[in-house]
Amino acid sequence: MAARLGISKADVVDTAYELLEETQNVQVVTMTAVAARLGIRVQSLYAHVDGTQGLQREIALRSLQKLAQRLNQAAIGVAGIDAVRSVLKAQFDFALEHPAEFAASIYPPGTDPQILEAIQDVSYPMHTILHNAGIDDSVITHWNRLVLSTICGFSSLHQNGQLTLPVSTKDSMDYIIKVLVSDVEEKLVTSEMISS
Amino acid sequence: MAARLGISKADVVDTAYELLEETQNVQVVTMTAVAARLGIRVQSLYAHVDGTQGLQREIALRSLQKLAQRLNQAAIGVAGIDAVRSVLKAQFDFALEHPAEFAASIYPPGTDPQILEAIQDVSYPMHTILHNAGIDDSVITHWNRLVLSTICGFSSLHQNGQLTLPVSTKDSMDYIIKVLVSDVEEKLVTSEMISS
DNA sequence: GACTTATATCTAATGTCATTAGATATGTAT
DNA sequence: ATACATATCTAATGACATTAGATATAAGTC
Repeated sequence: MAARLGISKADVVDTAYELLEETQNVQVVTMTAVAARLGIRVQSLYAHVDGTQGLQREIALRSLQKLAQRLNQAAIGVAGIDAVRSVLKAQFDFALEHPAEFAASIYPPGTDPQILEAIQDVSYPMHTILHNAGIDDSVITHWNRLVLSTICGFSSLHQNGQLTLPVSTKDSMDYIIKVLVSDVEEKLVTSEMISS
Repeated sequence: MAARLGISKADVVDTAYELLEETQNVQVVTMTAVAARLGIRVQSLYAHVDGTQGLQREIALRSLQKLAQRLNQAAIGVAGIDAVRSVLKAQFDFALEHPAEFAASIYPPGTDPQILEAIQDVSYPMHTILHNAGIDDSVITHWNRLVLSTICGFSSLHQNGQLTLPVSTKDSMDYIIKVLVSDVEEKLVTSEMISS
């Protein structure tokens, strides 16, 4: 019997997340690969993590937390439409710089309390900005869905080599951000006009 | 030795596509499942199709062709901004009604001539509409990327149970379409103003 | 009609990944 | 020192993909 290494659940998730960060390729993060990197047998992982499903859930949690941190930082010291642009930009940057981590963060929450809380933390800064700007909650939801859809799709198209035309993808991103920000700006202007 | 069934490549792809249409689940479309439905051994499939990769490429082609047909139909008998809305709506409807087929159509073209041609066919109607409206080609590309990203993301979020808030996803889709159409409309109005 | 040829299908074997069951050794607490 | 919890192991199974090589069937040729 091999020596007991005293690996913890955190170690397992750390290792899995390392693999994901290094390769930005979900396919690489298998139970087998994680075990190999830890120097133990695959089967031993099941003592720490609830199989592939459980591992992916842990990775989703970490990705969401990492993203939430970025977005909160991006919301510091800015206000109004600049704040919207800043948080939006941070979200795009994260999705393009860490495509696999961003993809992992898109995890069906169902009724999982921890996932739901992590999603809450991600949504918090933008929601606060828009809510304080007096924008209607259902409109916020529609706009959030537009934004998340767009970033999600753009990131995946970008990573999969789907944007092949000889037109700068950076310019496309700027174009997209401008469209999304303009849509919010209209609503801000309108509410300012109403209040004045 | 079993009787020769005379299965053709088209039969194999038909069967695979049937599986995809029925389940709208890519995971289900395996070499094994396709062979089982055809009543032959998995290995026999390799005489018709170049493995899983080849099968997915064929499915991507069919999905693209099916989508192209829908978009061309949607562009018949409409003009200007109405045409934009009609084609856009058709694209959304296809993505939401056949999520797995739409996802399969998002296939890295690389230098594959058939895939590139199929993508061309999909892009043709909207590109024609926008080009005839005098919109700049690079702007068309940016806008197309915005649209494709958004639909791609919305479709996948929708299918994966990511849109959980008690707000109508149908309304969100309408909201999103309005934003996308408005962005084009601005440009149409501008060019009309210039020409007048 | 017999012979050749092409090929659709088969059997056999290998490899990867995930997972469950049950054994064993190590660290910790009593 | 003994007992217990558990981290790790070996063994076994199952799904899927893939390659190599054998065989029978259909089609073409003389």
